[in-house]
Amino acid sequence: VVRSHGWAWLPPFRWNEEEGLLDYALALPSGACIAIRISEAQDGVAVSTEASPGPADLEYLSGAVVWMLDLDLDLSEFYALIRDEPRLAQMEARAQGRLLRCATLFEDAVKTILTTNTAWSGTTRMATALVERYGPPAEHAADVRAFPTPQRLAELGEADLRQAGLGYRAPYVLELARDVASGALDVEAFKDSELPTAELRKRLLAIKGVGNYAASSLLMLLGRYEHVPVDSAAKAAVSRHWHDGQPVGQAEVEAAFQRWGRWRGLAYWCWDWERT
DNA sequence: GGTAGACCTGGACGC
DNA sequence: GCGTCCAGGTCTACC
Repeated sequence: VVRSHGWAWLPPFRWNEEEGLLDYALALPSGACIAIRISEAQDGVAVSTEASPGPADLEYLSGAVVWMLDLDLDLSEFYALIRDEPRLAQMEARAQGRLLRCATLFEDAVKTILTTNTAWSGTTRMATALVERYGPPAEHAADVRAFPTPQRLAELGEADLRQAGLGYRAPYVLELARDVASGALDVEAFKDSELPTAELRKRLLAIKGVGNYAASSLLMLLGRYEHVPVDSAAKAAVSRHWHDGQPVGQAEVEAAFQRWGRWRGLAYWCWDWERT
């Protein structure tokens, strides 16, 4: 789950590959900000912290970790579907298919905007700048900060965010933060929304800075896999794999994974391109 | 509905 | 060391 995509390498996540430890920091309902460490345990997942959260915070924390690791996801239908596809079949034995998420969809949405039209190094630089400049410090861990809250970012000016290296994305992130902070947009409600995927996609596309690719990525993080997040890498892979290197567009990428039905985004994401 | 051009930054490259 | 070009999605204006 941790290695399912790049999030584990973006602050406030910190991934220790050798020891299998995932560090993170998050704000709790009480307003406290704590650092946590997630690790594999004998019969599940262990979460440790130096802080002493109260019962309400503890309940929130438990739910947040289940959400972040997507522990409630039932993949049995998907695993049954891919059993005869050599490029996917290994997933079941490896228990793969879950995607690492941030504690809040706001954080996921901002980070997704930061992945657009830039190299991964740019995304890292921008996310690091936001956390270091505007993230709340964690209790009992002086050098750790959580991702900035919508309220904190909403207080800023566009120039502040441009200075943080967000470039032309600054007004998009600012508008999103202000809409969420004011209550005009409840992105966290998308997590357990019963809206059809098409409608949810419309709501995501209404966020400035979120286009086709970003909306499909966010839908995947919301457990809706009907769309393939088509970026230049997806086009290049599909071109090499099925079109003899000829240029392909969105339609060809979507068509390549059509047969996986409502799981097509996950099939794309987990497709073993190297297998011969 | 489709398309061209602008947006911002870092990295590669040539001089 | 400097200037130029390019890659990376989305938005807006225009047809």
